[in-house]
Amino acid sequence: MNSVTDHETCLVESDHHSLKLWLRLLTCSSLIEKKLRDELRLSFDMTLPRFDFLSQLERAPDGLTMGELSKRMMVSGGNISGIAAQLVDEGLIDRCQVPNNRRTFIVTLTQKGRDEFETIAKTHECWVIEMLGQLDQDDVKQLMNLLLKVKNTVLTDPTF
Amino acid sequence: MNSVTDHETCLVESDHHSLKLWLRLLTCSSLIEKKLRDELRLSFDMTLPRFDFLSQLERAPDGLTMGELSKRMMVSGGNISGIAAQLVDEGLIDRCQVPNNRRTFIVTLTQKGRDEFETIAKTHECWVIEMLGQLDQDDVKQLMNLLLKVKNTVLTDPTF
DNA sequence: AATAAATAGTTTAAGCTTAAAATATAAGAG
DNA sequence: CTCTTATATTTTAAGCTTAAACTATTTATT
Repeated sequence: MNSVTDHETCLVESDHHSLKLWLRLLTCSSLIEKKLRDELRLSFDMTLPRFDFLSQLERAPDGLTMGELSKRMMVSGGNISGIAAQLVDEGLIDRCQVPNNRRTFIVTLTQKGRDEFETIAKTHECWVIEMLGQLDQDDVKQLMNLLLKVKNTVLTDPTF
Repeated sequence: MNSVTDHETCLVESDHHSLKLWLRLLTCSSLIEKKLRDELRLSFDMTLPRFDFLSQLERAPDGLTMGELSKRMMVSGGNISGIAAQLVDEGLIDRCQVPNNRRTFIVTLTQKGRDEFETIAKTHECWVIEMLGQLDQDDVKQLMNLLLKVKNTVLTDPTF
């Protein structure tokens, strides 16, 4: 059992349970992320950040500002600028100025972007279901609850 | 409540629960990882990958091969080569050939590396406890269990 | 109106990460 | 012993990511 080598390998009794929890969390998300990256690359010549970017826009029919994208994707503003430039080049998004604020840009999916996203998203969801769909409904419900607690606990850390 | 903007923002009812679970997992580990990165940089001018590297070695008194480090850190071999080169330059690790196999290298902590790691590790554990220590013991136990299920479910995905 | 402070986004330099190709060595097959 | 295959690691080129510095614009203060 558990013959896999990962972040948790060689933890000892004395390590704090918070640390163990963090490393297990990290192992799980690394595993899933790696699988999704590989599949996206092999099947669609797409990267995870680019897919995430399109994905955020698809959920926001009116488009998003660069800043809002940065928050939702939890990455730096500079990162967003770079990815946006690529996606504009590829014709997948539009990046237009808004009337009353010359600093702000609104990014939206082009039709091509919407089409491409839809194709990939279907398969992407299948991959996720392949990986996680075997879990009990009860377990999933509990996990969602507990992870929400984790998220809120982390966010209320005063040193955050 | 939940006024934070992250990977989960704007998910809709129809999204599959597996997808929602994945995004919540991603949000949690992104949050924790970001905090640890920032603190390591500000307090110790250290990066997370370098710290992970030292951390793996500290748990392996006899040292590890490059390949074993690659597996435990869940990153590519090339990545390990690069980080190892830096740490050798900084005098934190040794990288020596083994007698009977001229392909293999064994990496170990130097005394300087052990000292530096120990200093940082103490504080690192505090940060993790700050973020996760408020959780109920029961919740932590359940989470560990459920995340183990996730890990095993993901690993037994036949397409993996 | 002039100045200061805040906001939105981009650029830059450095480090991380990967896949694929390359190098070197070891082990196995005939 | 030679040839093939497998193993261990490094190199390379491309893309991701960030913090910090920078530009431009807007808002607030005086």
